[in-house]
Amino acid sequence: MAVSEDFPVGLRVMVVDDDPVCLLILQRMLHQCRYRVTTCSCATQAYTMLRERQDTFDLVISDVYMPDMDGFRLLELIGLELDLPVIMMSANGETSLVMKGITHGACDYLLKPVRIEELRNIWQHVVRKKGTFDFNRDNCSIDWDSNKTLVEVQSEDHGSRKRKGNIELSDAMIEDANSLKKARVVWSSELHKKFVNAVNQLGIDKAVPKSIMEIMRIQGLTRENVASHLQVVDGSWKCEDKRRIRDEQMHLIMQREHEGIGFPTTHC
DNA sequence: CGGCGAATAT
DNA sequence: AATATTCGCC
Repeated sequence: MAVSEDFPVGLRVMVVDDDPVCLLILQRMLHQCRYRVTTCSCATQAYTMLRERQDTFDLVISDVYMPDMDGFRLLELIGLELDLPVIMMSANGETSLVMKGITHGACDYLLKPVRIEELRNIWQHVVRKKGTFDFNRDNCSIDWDSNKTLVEVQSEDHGSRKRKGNIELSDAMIEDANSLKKARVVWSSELHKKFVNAVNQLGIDKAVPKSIMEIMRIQGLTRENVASHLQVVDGSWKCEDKRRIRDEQMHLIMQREHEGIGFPTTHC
């Protein structure tokens, strides 16, 4: 299950929520996004864990309402002692609540039910906070549940894929500290290669966005993404064709001229 | 309705 | 310039 190129695989996320169902759903979605997930059903325990194992988490997502500790309290503690971006989450979208989250230092506020699209880009918060994110630490994701037993080990087979050690910090990523920009698809040569393969596999006439997208099997890549790319690539292909045809015609004309059977041409 | 391609926006 | 979004049309 691949995400678009240059996606920071392996971000270590701690999810805190007293509702086990939410926890599970969140875990699944985050996992789909290729994050490493640690789930915790009680805030005090989460806090202990975060403190004990500093530098083993990159990001915290915490529910607001929890029996043992208010999510805002957890947010406060983390802000005080640890240097981690925290995302607050609740079913209640009251502006006062959201405001409270932000003023207490949350870097984002997610409304339940959380959609996976909202999770895909949360790594940008980590980049913002730390300046960079090394997502090449290792290539296996380990999930833990709150009592520290190993739940699942997922080994990824990335074949020969090579990646840069860090993502670069573009101006676009630094500006606007509050709302996350959608991660734009980058048509790297790798990705473009897959695109071309798909098109060839389909044949020119059947190469429509949906089919191309399905053949490429890149997670997170939408039909629109492909359509947009197709539009420009198709355009340049047509240009190439025109140029080729023009060159061929030119060649023919010159040939005829040389044989003296061409049209009378002006030589100036 | 979904999906396409073209036009338009960012 | 590259990618996303919108729009009108099958």
